[in-house]
Amino acid sequence: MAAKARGVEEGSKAAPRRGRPPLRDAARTRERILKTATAEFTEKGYDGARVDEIVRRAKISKNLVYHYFDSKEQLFIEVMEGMYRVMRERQAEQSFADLSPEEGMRKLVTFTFQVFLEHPEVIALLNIENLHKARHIRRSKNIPALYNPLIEAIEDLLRRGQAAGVFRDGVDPVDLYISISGLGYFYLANRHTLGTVFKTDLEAPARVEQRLRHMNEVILGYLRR
Amino acid sequence: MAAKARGVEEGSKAAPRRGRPPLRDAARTRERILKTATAEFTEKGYDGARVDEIVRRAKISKNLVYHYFDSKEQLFIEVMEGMYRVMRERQAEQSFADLSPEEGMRKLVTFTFQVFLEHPEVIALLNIENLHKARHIRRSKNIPALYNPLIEAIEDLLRRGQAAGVFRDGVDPVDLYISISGLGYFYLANRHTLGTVFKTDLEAPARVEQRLRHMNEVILGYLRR
DNA sequence: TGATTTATTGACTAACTAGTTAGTACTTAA
DNA sequence: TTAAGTACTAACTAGTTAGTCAATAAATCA
Repeated sequence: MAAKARGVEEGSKAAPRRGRPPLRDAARTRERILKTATAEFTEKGYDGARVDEIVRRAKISKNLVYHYFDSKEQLFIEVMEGMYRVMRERQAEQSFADLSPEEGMRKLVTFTFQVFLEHPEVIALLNIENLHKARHIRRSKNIPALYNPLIEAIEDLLRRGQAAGVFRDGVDPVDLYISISGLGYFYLANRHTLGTVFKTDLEAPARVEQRLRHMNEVILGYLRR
Repeated sequence: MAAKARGVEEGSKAAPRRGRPPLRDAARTRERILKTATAEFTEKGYDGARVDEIVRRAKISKNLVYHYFDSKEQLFIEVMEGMYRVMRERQAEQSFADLSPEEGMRKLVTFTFQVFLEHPEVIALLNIENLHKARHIRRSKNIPALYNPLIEAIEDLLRRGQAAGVFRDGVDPVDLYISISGLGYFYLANRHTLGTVFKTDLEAPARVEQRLRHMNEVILGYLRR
């Protein structure tokens, strides 16, 4: 409804009367709401997030939220889709086919952890969505497709590693994916409670480095025969 | 304020006038509120949980909640403490010293997963608490102590396994603990989103069994040299 | 038995919150 | 230039929610 494209010229779209910056820019405003909402939901969860707070932080009028999105829930769904889009884009940059099985697996483990590190909203939003039993994303159809390339990459690495005699047999690719993710996920998602009980700052760069090294040792140590 | 003990006879405490069941039982009511609140917080998170809903489910008057607990937040803190108490009790039952390093480690991995399976509130409450950056439990002083025996058990198993030449050197016990937990935690905490994208019921007993087997293989495969 | 304590209740309130209404002003197309 | 569309605003509303008040009745104690 909002982004009705009808042959707009790319370069000079909606040129403001004078040389001033545009006072009204639908796409940009929509994006700002989405970005602010992502931060708010990430910090406070679905029920803790306040539409009024999003409005305040985005410095817009409240009705704009309802102009671009139907409801708080719809806004959250679009936030989730944006998160999955980020993950898809990050994955699309990666390739493991040109590496040895061991090196490829190392890259996959490191990449998975890196995504969690660089996009903290991923872990928070997944937690929120699972608290609600995935009722939001279950509507979305293109999300399962997101995982396919990753599972295929794992299958390829396993096949090649087994053929070369360096990896063990009988590894379920889905279980392996869950393990690779879980090793970093638990560390980061629970860093506040874990940091409290172990009296360490798990976010310190050196500690994060150590964790990544450990994760690689666990996965490679398991796979090697 | 509520459980003021002053030499009450254990057996016949507050015997009702006739042989009828007690109409008013402070300890029991308090416990019912706590149990209902645990369910409500587990299902909906801190901000999604409703005091009125706890009142409805516990079939009590709203004021009782504020009679036994100062506030919603205080009630949540006691729910968290109850969860940690459950974990402590479950751990106290375990012993790994009388097993071989391999068998002991297997038992530890299985036990950790079992606790998550049997007490679903553990994962949910940890998630909630981490969303709020552990601000509730940071006040509690006896929670770090909870983890000490577990880490000590891991240290003992590692030491014995290394001495026997079956385990590798250079394993950080905290990292290993986080890995053992993380392998099961991610699987269970994210079962709804993972189940959706992989089109599998991760809660099916056979699938859970497979997961446990995989976890043991990963940890033991990593540790063995 | 009578006084005191306390477990329990129903009705209430002040503050909050998602969503709406009615209208203003910038931009574009004819 | 003007009419239409739409980006945007301020103020409002209906419903919700954590927490309170004032009073009742069951158990305990003197």
